[in-house]
Amino acid sequence: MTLPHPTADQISLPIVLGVLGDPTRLAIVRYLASKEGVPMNCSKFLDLTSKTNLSYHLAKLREAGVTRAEVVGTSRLITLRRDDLDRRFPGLLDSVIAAAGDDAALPTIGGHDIEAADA
Amino acid sequence: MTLPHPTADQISLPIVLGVLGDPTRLAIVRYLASKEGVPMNCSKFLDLTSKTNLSYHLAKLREAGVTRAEVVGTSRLITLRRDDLDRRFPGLLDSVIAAAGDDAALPTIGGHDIEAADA
DNA sequence: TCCTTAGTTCAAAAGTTATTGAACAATTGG
DNA sequence: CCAATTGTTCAATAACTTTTGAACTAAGGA
Repeated sequence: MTLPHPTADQISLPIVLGVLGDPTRLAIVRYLASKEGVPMNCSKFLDLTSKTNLSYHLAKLREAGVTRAEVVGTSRLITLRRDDLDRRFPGLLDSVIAAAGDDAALPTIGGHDIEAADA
Repeated sequence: MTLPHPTADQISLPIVLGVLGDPTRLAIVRYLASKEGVPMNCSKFLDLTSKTNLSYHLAKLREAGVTRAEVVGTSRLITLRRDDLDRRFPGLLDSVIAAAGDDAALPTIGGHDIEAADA
């Protein structure tokens, strides 16, 4: 029941950049980064789009090596692959997240601001 | 005869990431970065693809705000918009270029290595 | 067991991006 | 003026990506 993930050295720069070049996926990554260490299940992202489409975007992120998904019961716990991405592309994730943090045009999660979500 | 460029604050993160998520365009950006300050004309990139397709990719880079194209006679002199990109997305361009520098899968320009090209 | 929750898969449709070739425009040099 | 050089535009096609809904699986609780 383990989902397919690329190994760290299979992660490709153009693929990662392409995958991040989508507002929905960028919003997911930004949110994961804002809650780093806390694994999220997919339902957290349901205000972004439909369940089916979310499944598609989360698969893209996972297949690109940006996120890791662990199957736990009926949930998938999603985390950012920060360690692997930092090793492979130093500084990239941080600069993307910092830039995304300022971007009012990106969709947000949780109804309000990313900073304001949850306790 | 000035070509359309976005202003610095019109440059959008997802659009820049999407535009960089293409091996041909990433190769162009990497090459421009390796020759920073030296304006290139389009013909430098002709080993990557056809003239028509190159025109298309260079337009994408320009419209995203990644490059600037200045019309000089019958040439366009292409430069990286490093200052604007750094202001807008600090560290992003550097980390992308550094990561692209290690990437043997990206096409190269000049017949051999980027480091080895020209004098 | 039956129902609910969480998420996937599949196939179709819609939309977007990339690639091509032929024709075009502008500048420069003879 | 004529030709060459440098690059663009246009329309067609090919190739991908995104979105959708209906049907599905797998786990957990009553």
